Amino acid sequence: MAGQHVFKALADPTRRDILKLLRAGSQSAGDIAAHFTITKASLSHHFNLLKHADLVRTERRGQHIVYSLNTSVMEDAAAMLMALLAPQPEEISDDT
Amino acid sequence: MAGQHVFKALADPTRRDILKLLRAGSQSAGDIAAHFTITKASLSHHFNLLKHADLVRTERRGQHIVYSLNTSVMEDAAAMLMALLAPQPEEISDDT
DNA sequence: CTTGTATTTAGATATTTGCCTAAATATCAT
DNA sequence: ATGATATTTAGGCAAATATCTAAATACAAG
Repeated sequence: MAGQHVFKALADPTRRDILKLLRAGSQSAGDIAAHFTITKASLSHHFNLLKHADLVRTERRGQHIVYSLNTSVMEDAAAMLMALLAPQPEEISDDT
Repeated sequence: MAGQHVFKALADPTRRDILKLLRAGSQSAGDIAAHFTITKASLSHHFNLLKHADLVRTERRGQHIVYSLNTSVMEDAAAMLMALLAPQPEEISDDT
């Protein structure tokens, strides 16, 4: 599970900031955009990567699209990091 | 602490594989290189990023340079991930 | 069904990244 | 010092990434 996409997604500061925002609760794309200076189009691109990594989920609510954290994947990622430093348990395969 | 450099460093599969190798114990650049198909020059570049992120430490031993894991920074990174999903404790500042 | 608001997609550009080859540096052994 | 081995640095190129503007899509409201 998890893997390359998650780490790539986490590598960008803007995307980590988006995740931080979502800790406080779900927000629409527009609400999130209000916190950044880059265009909504650029943010939409970041949303896509986060979705691809399954770090966030979306739900349409009228004209808005509401983003929310997928905490389990974040937990998995943290676990993978910890696994990365345990004396090889049994060759964990992180789909490179 | 930790921050941007760590996440960037972890974003690459080759670098994560290097870290996995080092779980088993310190190894020289050459020993590590034996596990990869890319050139030693390319690996050296990856070593640099890992060092910059403080994920690995180096020690010269004769003509060899021995790399070892800096586990505390990995732990910090995992902790930052977990922090990323806790309901904002008090606005953690991850030097973007 | 036309207009307005929210969001995404498309296409272009600049920067960054990962890889290579060739050359440089460092240490060891003679 | 000379030559051999280990590693890094420099320079260049192709692919990936982050950003933008402009256009397209989705929904809601008249």
